[in-house]
Amino acid sequence: METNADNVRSQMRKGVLEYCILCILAGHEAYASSIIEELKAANMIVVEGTLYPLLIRQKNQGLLSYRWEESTQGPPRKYYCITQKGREQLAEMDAAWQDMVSAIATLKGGNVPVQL
Amino acid sequence: METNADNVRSQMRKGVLEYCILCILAGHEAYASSIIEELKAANMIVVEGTLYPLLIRQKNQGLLSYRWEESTQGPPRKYYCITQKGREQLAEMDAAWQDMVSAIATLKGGNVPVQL
DNA sequence: AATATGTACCTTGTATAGCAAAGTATTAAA
DNA sequence: TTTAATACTTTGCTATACAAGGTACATATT
Repeated sequence: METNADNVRSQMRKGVLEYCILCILAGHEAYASSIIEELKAANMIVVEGTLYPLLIRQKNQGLLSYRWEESTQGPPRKYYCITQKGREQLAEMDAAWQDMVSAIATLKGGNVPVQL
Repeated sequence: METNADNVRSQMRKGVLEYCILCILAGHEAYASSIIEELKAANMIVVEGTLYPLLIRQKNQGLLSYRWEESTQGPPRKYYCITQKGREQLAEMDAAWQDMVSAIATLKGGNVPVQL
């Protein structure tokens, strides 16, 4: 069963996930399952059906690249890493994120009606 | 022409707008055009085609109510105000927003790979 | 050898949010 | 009467997340 709180979080996350992926990969390489674990550790739950298409989209945009690597316990893993173009996109997203945080702070703080 | 920065901001805003509307209306009544002005003042640009359906959605969910009021300069205005249910939803969204801000902070800070 | 389990990657169909563009209605000024 | 300004509304499109299911590989179990 999906609670209202789940839904609220899901809706609020739209578009921000792409930013999260770049944040993670800016720090280190990772493969899909490990990215999900890392997001889960940050209380940002994501399912596979969301993440895989997102990674493919970002790869096709030139923001990410990947390499295959054998695993000692299971099938090979697709390790993604951020590209130069990805870092540029990340910089834009950092700015956009800061703007949004500021905007919310402004709206929360300023309870003064606009005079028209 | 739409720049990449515009698109980045647009995508990152998905789902957060609903929260912004409740934040604004928690402070004071407002009608659509004045809400757009207020969002613009907070650097959160929104167009009519986005806002009107959103207000109608939130009204249908019982989060908002409205009343008509004559204007001295133009057609009558639909003044929206937040309901009790809307305030409860706002409280949930406050929590979800804080969670998301924390999650991003965690992802930005923690550049330690997950060990699997 | 055959089967089951765990890990990892991928695809399809659906719901929904935001946006561009166009439309309707009211008021007042030229 | 026409034009402009203000305000509300609708339609069609694109993109994002999700639920659900599928494929492939490696290892352990029978």
